[in-house]
Amino acid sequence: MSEITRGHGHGSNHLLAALSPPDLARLRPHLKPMNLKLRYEMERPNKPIEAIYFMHTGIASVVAEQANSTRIEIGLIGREGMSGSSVLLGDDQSPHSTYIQATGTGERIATKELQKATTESATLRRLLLKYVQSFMVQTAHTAIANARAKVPERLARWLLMAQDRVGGDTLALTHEFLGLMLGVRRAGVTEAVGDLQHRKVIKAQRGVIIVLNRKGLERIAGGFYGLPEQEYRRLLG
Amino acid sequence: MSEITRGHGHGSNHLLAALSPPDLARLRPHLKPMNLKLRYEMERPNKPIEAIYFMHTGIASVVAEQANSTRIEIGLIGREGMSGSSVLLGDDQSPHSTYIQATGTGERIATKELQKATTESATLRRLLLKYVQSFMVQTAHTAIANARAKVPERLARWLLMAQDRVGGDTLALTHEFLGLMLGVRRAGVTEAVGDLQHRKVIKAQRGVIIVLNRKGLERIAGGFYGLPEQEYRRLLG
DNA sequence: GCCACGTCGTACGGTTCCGTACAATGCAAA
DNA sequence: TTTGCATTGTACGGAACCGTACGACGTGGC
Repeated sequence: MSEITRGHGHGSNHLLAALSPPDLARLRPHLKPMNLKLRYEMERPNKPIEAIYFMHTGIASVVAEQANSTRIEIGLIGREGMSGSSVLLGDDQSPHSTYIQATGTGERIATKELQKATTESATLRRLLLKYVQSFMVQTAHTAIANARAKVPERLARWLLMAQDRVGGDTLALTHEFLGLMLGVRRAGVTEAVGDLQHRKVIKAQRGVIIVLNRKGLERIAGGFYGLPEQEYRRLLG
Repeated sequence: MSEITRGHGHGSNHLLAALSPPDLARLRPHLKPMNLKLRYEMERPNKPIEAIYFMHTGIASVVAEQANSTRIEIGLIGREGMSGSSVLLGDDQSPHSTYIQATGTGERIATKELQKATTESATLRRLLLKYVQSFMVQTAHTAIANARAKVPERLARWLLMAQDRVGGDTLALTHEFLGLMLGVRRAGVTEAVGDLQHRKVIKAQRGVIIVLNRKGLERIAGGFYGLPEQEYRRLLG
């Protein structure tokens, strides 16, 4: 498949690419290409989910909120996945928000259409539920990392996960936002970025982080990175 | 329903109680009552799941593990739920372990039988997937708590969740185990227990914690407790 | 009754991270 | 160029927690 079709066709989303021809044919008429701009909210907490998104490029964050407005990321979605896990679990909403963290493109399908399709096709349902399973593992590993990892380790983990999903070396994000993602204060991110930069595994510019040495990042992240990715491959690779 | 039947019949597990008569009839021949002893492992990481458990009394913990043997709890299961979420998502294993944290009773069904039943009955599948959804919310909230809550807050949250599931005021557990659950060292638990005891919301004895003031515990846990419980009620209550 | 072992209380220095504040730096609009 | 604003660097005391250690306490087995 050429770069151009990979960039624009259904194949650039791994889930759509893994669908059987009949299942893809079932969804195709309802899939609408979309540009996904920074901060676009795909799901709002406790509001009906209108559509599900299959990403081609860019990243979306799933963020959990708490009574006193503490917010923290519980998962990342890129071209390996989709939004709207809770729809697949039979609900039409969730207490989490999902929004674009890195601008990109994707395809959108109305919730009702996806519900109809997954009700009718067991193979489609099974495939998408496997993604939900891998997403649960990701969330669980986030819980471990939040409890046990130091900030530089958590940052390394996050950068690796982000890089997996955008596919390039350059990540456009501010320390402020990373702080939200990791659940630490902005100044703590700045220090961790400085640390990783000093170890020469990343290069930081204003609003941009460039991955220089992925292996090095993996070493720093240690066991906090990898298990969910391995599980994804087992389930869907 | 009398206390006795609640204690021993299918009705004492909230999921089984919520099943439609045909769905319950479908499962009933395969459900086998079991005593669930402390530390009994219902699921081992990356091993095929042989059976799914619907608890009547007692608590099970779902624990995630990491390369360097760091372990931490990502969810609690009691009579409101079931083990084996990943089976409902179409997998036959998961990277997590599930074992009994407080001795009790329950019913067991072979994985194959449950798979068959959920394949055939859409209503059964939908109900159980809603529980999976509520469990995901619980895990996500654990991720928040691990990142942001202080140890006494986390302990309060855990005790409330445990009390919801055992239904009494007395919880039999050691500080050592609580440390594993909360992802902190044993001595940290001892201090937090002392703190809560000093605030007169619990009473601690050797191997036992007694909840004296549930409202007080909820105040201490703050926003770290409640959202998953509310979500459970919305989905299944 | 005594011993052994699991459990708990407590202490210590050291590290990480917080909350906060303020200055320096880039970028973009006027 | 200048101005305004978002972003980043850095600093500070203080709080929370860690790793570790050791002694005290309870409970069950002998």
